[in-house]
Amino acid sequence: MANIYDVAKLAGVSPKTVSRVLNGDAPVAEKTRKAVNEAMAELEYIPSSAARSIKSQKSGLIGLITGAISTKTDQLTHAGLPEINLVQGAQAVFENAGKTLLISDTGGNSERVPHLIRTFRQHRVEGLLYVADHHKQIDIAANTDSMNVVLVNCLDEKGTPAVVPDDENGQLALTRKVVAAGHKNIAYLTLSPTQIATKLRLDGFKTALAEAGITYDPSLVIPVDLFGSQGEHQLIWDALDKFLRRDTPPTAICCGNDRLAMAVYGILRDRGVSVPDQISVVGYDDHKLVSETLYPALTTAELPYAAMGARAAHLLLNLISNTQIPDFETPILVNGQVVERGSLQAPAQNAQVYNLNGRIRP
Amino acid sequence: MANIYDVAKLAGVSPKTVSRVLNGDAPVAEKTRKAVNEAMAELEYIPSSAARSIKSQKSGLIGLITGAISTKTDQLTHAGLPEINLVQGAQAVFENAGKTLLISDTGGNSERVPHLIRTFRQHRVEGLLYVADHHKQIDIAANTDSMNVVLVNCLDEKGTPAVVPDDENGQLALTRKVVAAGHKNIAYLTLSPTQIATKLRLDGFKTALAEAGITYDPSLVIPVDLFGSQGEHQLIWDALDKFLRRDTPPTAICCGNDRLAMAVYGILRDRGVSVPDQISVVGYDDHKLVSETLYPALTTAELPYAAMGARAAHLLLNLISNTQIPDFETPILVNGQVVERGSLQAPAQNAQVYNLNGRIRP
DNA sequence: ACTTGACATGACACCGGTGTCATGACATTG
DNA sequence: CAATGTCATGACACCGGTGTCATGTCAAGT
Repeated sequence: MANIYDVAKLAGVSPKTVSRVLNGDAPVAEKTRKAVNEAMAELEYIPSSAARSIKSQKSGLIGLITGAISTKTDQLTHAGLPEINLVQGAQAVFENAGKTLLISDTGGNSERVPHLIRTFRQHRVEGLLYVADHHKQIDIAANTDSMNVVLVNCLDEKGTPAVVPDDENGQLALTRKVVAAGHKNIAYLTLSPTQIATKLRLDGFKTALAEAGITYDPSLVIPVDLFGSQGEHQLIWDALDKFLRRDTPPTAICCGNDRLAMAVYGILRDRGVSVPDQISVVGYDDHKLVSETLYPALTTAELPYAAMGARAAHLLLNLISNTQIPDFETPILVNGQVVERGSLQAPAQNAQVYNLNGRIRP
Repeated sequence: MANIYDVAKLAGVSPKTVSRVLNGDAPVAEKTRKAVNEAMAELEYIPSSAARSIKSQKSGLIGLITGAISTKTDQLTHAGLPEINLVQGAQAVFENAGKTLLISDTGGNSERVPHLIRTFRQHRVEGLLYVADHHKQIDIAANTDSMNVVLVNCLDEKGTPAVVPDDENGQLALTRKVVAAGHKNIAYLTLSPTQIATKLRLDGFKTALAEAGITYDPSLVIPVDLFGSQGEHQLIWDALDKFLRRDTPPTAICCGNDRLAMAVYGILRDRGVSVPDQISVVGYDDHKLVSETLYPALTTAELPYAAMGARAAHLLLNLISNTQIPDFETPILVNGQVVERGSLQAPAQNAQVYNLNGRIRP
């Protein structure tokens, strides 16, 4: 591959002049510029960013770590949205800023993080994005002092700058829509109580009820998420069964994510309950594969992964350029839209009584 | 950040000796090694790969381009599996080989490819992985001569090395399972006929029928995939309606992907048809979010994205190390497993007659 | 005509590593 | 004891760019 000396020789100028043409940082005579450009084209010259970066101390590289700290297999990955949306959101911003993204995946093994970070350091990344597969608390088990780090979809105790979804407001806005549709008796199948999102969303849920003067009934809230493993279907079935057997069954069901909503659709149909005529269902995530394909299409709150990626990228770029560190006591919350689709409608006028002979398939 | 001279000075040796300790390419006295290691630890020294690569001409970087050449918006992305599995599969292999992955996304705009490749060239990537979002024919509109390139999930006319899913064998193996379960009257809701996979899979489908002595009936094969857009539900409904109205309705339905299977579940349930008691359903992709959550869980053929990513990575590493170029007249086909779950069972003993008053929701 | 300044360009060192070759210390061998 | 070989280490150039400073040319100003 040709270098700047080859170009200089062919164009009959000094390497420094070629450099000036490349960077446009000093005046070059039109005639000279043309000769240099022709020589570069002729030799298919492309400058080496490695050589540039040793002098400038700027690599133009950003590191990104995904898949970290799932202790088990990759079950979790399937539960929610794929992080690819996050990566794409961030990548677009970096691309625009002339940065290139280095990507590494822990494969669910957090012990590899220090090694990945060391590799990034060798490449002299200007910053690091640390992406979790769902909203959680983490601890980067590696030395990242003196590095610009932004956490995405997670938090740590050290107060590292972080970008997370605004779960509370998301569920609040979503539940408001449910209330606005006329529902007063709303059930909620939540994710695991161990997840940060679960508590936040429940707060939003309660707030929306309180605003509407609806009394919060804890017996209408049941955690069911087992990340798609064996007993989950049974768990959801039991929860729905409880709801349907009530004297006044709920007219709407909120689900912790779109996947749960999909399971709920199936079970309600099995039991002859019509969505949304008899019961409205809403999800969370706006995982389009699910939300747009289910019939009726699913009303759901967007988990704004692309926006979070972009926000985190901007934040990181700021950290890199501004030496001054803004205040990050609290993480940055990114709001998602509520997407209204057919699964939410006004409750039936007459109280519904359900046929309770539904059965579980073995 | 400390450099090799700082370390040398602190350890009281020459930079070259530090280099030797780092690389272990020449004997160093134990005492000296210890002093150097202590100095490195003290200064938190991490060697610069940029400085290394200008001398060695080896960057240790691999470029990866995703999201290319969807002319429309990102609709397609939602239709199938997310490419993240591909990226992870490849990344694990590269990581193991000491390579680091540079990632770029076209955002669906193929015009940006030349620019992305130029950026990769500046970083002197040793090879390039070009990942498509589904099995298709492409043309990298950029100069990649003299580069090691492997196409993943796509093909071009120039005979660039490529890794694609073995769609024909996948559908063959899947259909064999359907046949083996006792089905003789099998319908097939295919993806768009414009997709390469559709023809290949149909060939596999036909082969499986022929093996079992079942006559292929073209009226049982209907393309329905509109990538989740508006009219799709109606299209699937119509196709299923045709099937159900037949004198001898099919006892099993193959779907072009898991998303379509999800839609089919919903429509069959609406019309009171039980899966799998009355009709078995199988999908394609093994998109676990769908296949494991649907009830009954979906029998489907795996689209082996992770394996393809790994295979492509190995192939690329070979291209990089072996100067000799093996023969790649035909693309490498990667086989996926058939995953059997509850949605496939033996057909009912008695011929089914369906209630045809099913209706479409507005 | 001489000074001054703007403009265009080149020489050279330097960034942080590594390959090549030379050198010095010491042990082995005849 | 001198010759030879091995081992450990250092001096130096080089990789491919760019920052700094010097130099040469030419036109405008006095």
